[in-house]
Amino acid sequence: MTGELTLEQSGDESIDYGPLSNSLGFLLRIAQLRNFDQFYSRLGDSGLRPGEFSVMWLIYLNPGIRQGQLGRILSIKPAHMTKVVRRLEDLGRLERRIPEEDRRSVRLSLTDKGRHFVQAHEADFFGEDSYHNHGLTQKETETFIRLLRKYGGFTA
Amino acid sequence: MTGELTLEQSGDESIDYGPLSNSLGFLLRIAQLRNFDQFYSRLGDSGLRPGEFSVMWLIYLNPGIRQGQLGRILSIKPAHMTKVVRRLEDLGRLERRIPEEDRRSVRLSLTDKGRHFVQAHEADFFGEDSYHNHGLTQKETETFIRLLRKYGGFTA
DNA sequence: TATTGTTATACTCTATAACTATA
DNA sequence: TATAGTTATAGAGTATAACAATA
Repeated sequence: MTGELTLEQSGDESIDYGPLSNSLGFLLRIAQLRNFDQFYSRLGDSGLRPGEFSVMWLIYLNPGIRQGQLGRILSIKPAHMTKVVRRLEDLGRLERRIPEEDRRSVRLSLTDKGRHFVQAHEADFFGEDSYHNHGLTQKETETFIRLLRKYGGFTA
Repeated sequence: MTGELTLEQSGDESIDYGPLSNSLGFLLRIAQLRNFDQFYSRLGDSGLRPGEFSVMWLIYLNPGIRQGQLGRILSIKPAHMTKVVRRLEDLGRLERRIPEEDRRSVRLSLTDKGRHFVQAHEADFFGEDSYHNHGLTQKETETFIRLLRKYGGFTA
């Protein structure tokens, strides 16, 4: 719900952007807003937040992952991670387990309810990436993904 | 300061991302974090915030722009726009003017101090976009910009 | 001593609704 | 009635520092 009509509004005079219109920071923000709009129109009704599905998804694929490692992967700081995990625990979607091998750490896994939630919304979440749902062609989408990965230093 | 070591940490086990590693939302977030890191390492000392330079820049190029139009362009909601403008006014960087033609509206322009600030940090801000400062080649950068603009529906 | 996670706190950004003043 | 901007309030995300438990 961040407004798809950000640009080219009715009564507004046209303005000069200068190099801002080719600035990566500016364009990344616009692209992310567009992506959020997609997310909310697909998954907003479920009460899910943009970052929350990624958390559940990685626990889904990697049950028993340590909270700290998950936070580092998603660039979520430890203090915030505690809140995110507690919320999902309160919703009955994940379980915390203190392992014997290192009793300082917390290992996370989904409950049955959490797994069902992920399975129920998987298609909607990843459907955003389909080239049918944004202006890019399939080939452009592949290039876009490759460049986003390279720019972000993401090699996994 | 969002951590350049997000991925590939020392003691962490490697994990399975599944299709998340090619998800646009996920990759856009990583790319934006990387961009913020660049921003803070270049402009953090000036006390500037990521969105704030864009606001000043557009006023710099379009003196007298209306506050509402500026907000729509940058997807900043009216309520937040008031705060942003007030802060810049308190810092002595911009001036608000109520025009005779429509006394409900506010027209914004930079003060001398604001213009000098923009000129002093312009090179640092736009320098982030140089292909020397991220892993992409010049050609890849051009493609990246084109695809970001297309994905975001930005035509200006 | 170092590490894992928690608590407490604060600030930014965002979102909404009620309000004013002007049109 | 509608529009431009303001005020007030709340929530989400992020940042830091101090802390407890464990290694």
